[in-house]
Amino acid sequence: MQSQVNRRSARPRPSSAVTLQQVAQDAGVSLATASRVLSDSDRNVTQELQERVLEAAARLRYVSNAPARALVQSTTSIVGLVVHDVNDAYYSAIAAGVMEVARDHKLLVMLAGTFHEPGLQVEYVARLRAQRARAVILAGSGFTGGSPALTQELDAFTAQGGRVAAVAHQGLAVDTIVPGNREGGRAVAEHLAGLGHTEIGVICGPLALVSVQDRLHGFLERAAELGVVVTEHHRVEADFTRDGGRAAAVRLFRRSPGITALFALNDAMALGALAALRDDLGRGVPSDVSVVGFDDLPVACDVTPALTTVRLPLEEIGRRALLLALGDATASPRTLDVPSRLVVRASTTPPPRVTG
Amino acid sequence: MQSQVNRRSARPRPSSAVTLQQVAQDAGVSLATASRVLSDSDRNVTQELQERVLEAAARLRYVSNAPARALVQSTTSIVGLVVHDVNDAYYSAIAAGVMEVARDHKLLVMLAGTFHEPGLQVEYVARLRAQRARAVILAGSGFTGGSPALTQELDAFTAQGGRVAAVAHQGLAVDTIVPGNREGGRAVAEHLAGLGHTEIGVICGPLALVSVQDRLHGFLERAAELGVVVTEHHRVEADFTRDGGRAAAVRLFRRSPGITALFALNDAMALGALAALRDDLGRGVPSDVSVVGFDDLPVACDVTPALTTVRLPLEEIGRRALLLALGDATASPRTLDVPSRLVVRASTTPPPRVTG
DNA sequence: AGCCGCACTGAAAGCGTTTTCCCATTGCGC
DNA sequence: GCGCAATGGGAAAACGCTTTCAGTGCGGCT
Repeated sequence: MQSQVNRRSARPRPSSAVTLQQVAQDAGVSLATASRVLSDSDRNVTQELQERVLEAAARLRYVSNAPARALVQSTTSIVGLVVHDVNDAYYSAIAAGVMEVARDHKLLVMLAGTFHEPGLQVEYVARLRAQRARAVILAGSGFTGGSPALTQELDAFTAQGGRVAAVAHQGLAVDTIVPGNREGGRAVAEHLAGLGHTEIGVICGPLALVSVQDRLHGFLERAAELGVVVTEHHRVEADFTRDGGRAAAVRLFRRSPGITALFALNDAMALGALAALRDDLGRGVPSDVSVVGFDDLPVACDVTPALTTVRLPLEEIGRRALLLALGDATASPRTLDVPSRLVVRASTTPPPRVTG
Repeated sequence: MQSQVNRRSARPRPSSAVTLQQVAQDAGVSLATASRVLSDSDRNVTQELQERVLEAAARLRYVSNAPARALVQSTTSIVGLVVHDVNDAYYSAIAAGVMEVARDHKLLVMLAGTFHEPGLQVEYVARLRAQRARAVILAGSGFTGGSPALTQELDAFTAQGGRVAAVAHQGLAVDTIVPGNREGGRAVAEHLAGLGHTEIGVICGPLALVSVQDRLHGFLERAAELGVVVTEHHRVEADFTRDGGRAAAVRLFRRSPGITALFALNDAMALGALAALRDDLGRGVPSDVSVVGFDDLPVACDVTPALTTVRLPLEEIGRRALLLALGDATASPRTLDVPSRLVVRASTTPPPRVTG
């Protein structure tokens, strides 16, 4: 007496995707033969049948069901890319490199944004494991000391045959890309000290991040060697963003007005500092204060004055990371150093003469 | 006599992923029960067994095999995001919005970069169809007149139950977001005409793009209404990038040196134009030439002078696009207008007095 | 001429889930 | 105290594909 029409069959028929079975039928061959033609099997099929299958597949716009395929082959053509903030040029650049290699290898990229929550990072790795992703790339810098939860999750992933490449991480038993952060920090110290700066402020991102630590320590190390001491009073910690940099610059100058040079640990913060110096503090760059960034984002040469910064080949890092993860599994874990390079532009000059 | 050990079993055992079967065994229950506990089934299971299963699953670090799940449910939690260039702030911003909604709905995002090749776009949609993606978002502007191949592919995708949302496309029978491009172009015309400019140059992206057409026509239309005629001589077409904008600006000023205002059809091109005016042409902005962009990328307020531009709420567009694609299927296709807004900054002033 | 081996096709197994279907057990009303 | 509905558990089917295994027809060799 149910007045609903076809309630039973209405549920499980939402999709009308073409199956291989239909293609086979249409071509008048068996399922097996159709499969052999359409998946690049090592078995060969007569020209005649091959054409019939291809034709039928094209006519029906058949595409093979990737999940079904993944199920039987227990692998996919998916790679995961985990970043902290999608809308950050640093990650965009790395992502571009990853996408390029992915395209060449016919891989699909799953993009996961952690929104800076470490918990989400672990969750995403788990979900990528569930997807049977072939590889995962951790593009965002890790935390010093590592995270046990992440380590466990990655172990489970690799145990399952997944590959992992991490950028600027520590203590993970996976392929790792080590950007020249320390080396870059040293170059900045050398540059600023060479110009004659003795009172230098440093605007740091979260000190828990490996990249931040490396950049900072490289800088402090070399500065000390050159006789420039940067006390903790001249360092501030803030979000690794433009706004973080802006606020940090204001705080820093309120505290230590005598600073003649500013090292922001990434370009985003440097941009914020530039804005603060111009709009909030009314100081000229580089006439009053020299500013240095890190990363060499494309925007660095569009601001005024053009930003002196340390170039990291981010796209290259992305490419290399994926290639590493796609490469010889038996050689893993490997580490790959990617050098950085100081790019001097207009935002740095010798310090102004002391008045009086 | 084969000396190779276990050659047979070495091949098909690369992965040792934990299966539901193992969890069930470990918990001492049937497969069905384990499934009911771990997938949010409507059937309920005794507290006792539930705990045993949960415990076993946690102990074994079980995650369910997504492809297998997808196979039986014939749907996934994957959404595709198709952009032209990953490393373009316009798309990063849209992607950020998409990711945000995806996170809230527990969806995974597959990012596809077409590298400006229309062929790749169609291929990616096909691959997303193969993946049984729940929805696809076409973030990159479409071509005027549309593309039959793309239309067919999208038809196949929707026929299969997939949802589609497109940004700035025309003639597709899918949910579409219409950014206020025309309206933004009109606002620019009004602004520049209002300042007194009469000789205005326009730097266009590829004229085949819907966004370019809309922005351009909105501008020309309103300019004409206000008595300002922009001949074809004052328009150039180039790549929709910084470099494209730079080259275009040089070409344009070589041809028509009397131009007092420049409208670049996106911020990337405007940045290039700014660089050209400063470095190649030696003209002051805004003293000699006023410059207007489009999009209001974050960088627009970091350049000097800060760029007058049209703000498009890109993250919002990303969010809306995904929500549209996730929304009521029976209401599709729908169109959603997203307004733009002129943001006046320092790069525009009245034209310089004519000398002599 | 008969047999063997080769080259190809087709039937069927199996991948790991979810979901039906069926059975046993319990609680309830009479 | 008996039957019935309701409840919860397990066996098995199904999802769409790849791949093994068996089978069939053919040519070449003795």
